[in-house]
Amino acid sequence: MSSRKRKADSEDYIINKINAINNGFIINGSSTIESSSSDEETCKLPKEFKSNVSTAYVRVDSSDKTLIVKDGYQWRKYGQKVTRDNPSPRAYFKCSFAPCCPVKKKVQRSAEDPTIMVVTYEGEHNHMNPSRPQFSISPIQPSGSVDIPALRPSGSTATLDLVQPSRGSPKNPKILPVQGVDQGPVLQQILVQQMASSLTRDPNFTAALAAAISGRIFDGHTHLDNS
DNA sequence: CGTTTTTGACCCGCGC
DNA sequence: GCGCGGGTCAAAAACG
Repeated sequence: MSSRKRKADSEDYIINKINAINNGFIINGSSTIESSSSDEETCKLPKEFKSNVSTAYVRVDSSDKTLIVKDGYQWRKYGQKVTRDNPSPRAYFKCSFAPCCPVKKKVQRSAEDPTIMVVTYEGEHNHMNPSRPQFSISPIQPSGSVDIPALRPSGSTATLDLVQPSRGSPKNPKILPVQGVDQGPVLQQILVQQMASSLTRDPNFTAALAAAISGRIFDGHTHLDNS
């Protein structure tokens, strides 16, 4: 019982790191979107098919043993498990900002590249960012959120097509997405640049971006953000 | 005091 | 049908 440490420290730590390092993340948006039923997902159990899985790769320091990745949202950790494919523990988060946000987040360090954190987002937020409304690129102060996604227009098939859904990959233990990150300097640079800019401007924006890419943020059905 | 984190156990699904 | 693995929930403790 000595590992009791709030995220406060790690949080700042990570942020520091990320800010210092080049954030190299790739987002893989697999939209399994449905058709249109965005008027009741306020508090219902997502039994239907609404699992937009987006995977983001965040570059952090290997010293960051914390599985906490701030993206502008408030997450509550509800579990942690160690999988066979990865020696590193996988942390499960749920959105704590909204009373019933179906969004879930899985954070796990890369098996071979401890410097890369794999963040898998499932679902969309029913609420907007805690600090930022929807898309608003404002020169706010860097609250400290960071990470996120790199927009991946269709065309670059270079290296980010790894993402494997949690429950669906029977066997594919040797997939190493992270490697692609390092191997794609050019593409990475561009992405990083864009992201860096976005991040610099407004970290939350990235979150929105992620959501947007994931499928599409609630454009017009977001009502329940304030209090 | 309230909220969140932590750890263990339980449950479910899939594979063989 | 059983086993393995993954995912989630729950209770307790700690922190702000």
